Amino acid sequence: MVKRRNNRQDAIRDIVRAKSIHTQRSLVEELQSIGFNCTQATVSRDIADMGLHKLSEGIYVLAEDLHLQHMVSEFVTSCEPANNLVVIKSQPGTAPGVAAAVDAASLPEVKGSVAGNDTVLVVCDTADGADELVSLVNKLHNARK
Amino acid sequence: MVKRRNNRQDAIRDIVRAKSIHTQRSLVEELQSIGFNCTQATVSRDIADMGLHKLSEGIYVLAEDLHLQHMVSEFVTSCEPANNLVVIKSQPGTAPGVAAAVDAASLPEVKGSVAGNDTVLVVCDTADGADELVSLVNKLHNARK
DNA sequence: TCACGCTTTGAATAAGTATGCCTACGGATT
DNA sequence: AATCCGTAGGCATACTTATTCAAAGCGTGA
Repeated sequence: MVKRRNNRQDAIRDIVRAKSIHTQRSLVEELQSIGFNCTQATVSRDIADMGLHKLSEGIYVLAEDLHLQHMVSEFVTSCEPANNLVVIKSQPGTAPGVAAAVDAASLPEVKGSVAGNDTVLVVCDTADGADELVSLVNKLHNARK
Repeated sequence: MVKRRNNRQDAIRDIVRAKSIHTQRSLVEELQSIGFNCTQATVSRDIADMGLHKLSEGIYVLAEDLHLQHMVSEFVTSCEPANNLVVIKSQPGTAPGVAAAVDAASLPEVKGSVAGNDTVLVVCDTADGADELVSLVNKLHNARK
């Protein structure tokens, strides 16, 4: 029984990172489409357990990604892929902090990063991985708060 | 008519900075206690207009204070008054950013600030002003997200 | 196996917020 | 002054999320 719960919460983690989830009801639908039968009440409790946060734009973000979200929304000015690298430009002096936040999120596709003064170079495993990172950063970037 | 609306929104600004408002209903009560008769629906629309945000802890914060909130919750480690000064300690290298955020909030009690590497010195008008700033910073500090 | 306790869940409902609809007020135009 | 137009605001209600209560599942010790 504990297993079902953990599996479901793992699934929630994947879903919210992959898609922009706006309501608990839509999250329930996503879960049901992959075989997890549950209700909004359960999802509400999962969200509380996992520390998911709903940004003011209405999308849910993992607690682990919140720090990254703050750094990105406050400091990052641009984010571009270059093959399996990602070049992140940020306000002067903030690059080390941004790089630390990227590292701290421990995304599976990220191998490591180097920070200058206003630029972070992130090394991803593949070009696809780099694209994933870019889309995550952009999602977080547009989400003020 | 426009005037009533603007006055009310100014009042809301003052109230949410002075108190920790958790619900629109309580905000309506505060407003009514100072002579603004209105309903939750109106307050809901005011909040949307003004760009007020509700943090996950449930308190409302002005849009102008959001950047400060982010900086404080991410970087500040302590905040102490010293007569009419406030000493803010923050993570290494982040003090200039924190100082800039304090300045940007343009709080009436703040006269100016100096930033070192990990310490910000804020000059307030009076000791009471310093206390106000400290309580604001602490309010924002505890409010993750 | 049975009884007991702890955790998880769903159904119903409460709490909080947003919105559709309608009315009223104020200003502009004639 | 009469009419029209646009904004503001109240009422009722929809929508979203949290919580209460009861029931069911699973493990543990006797």
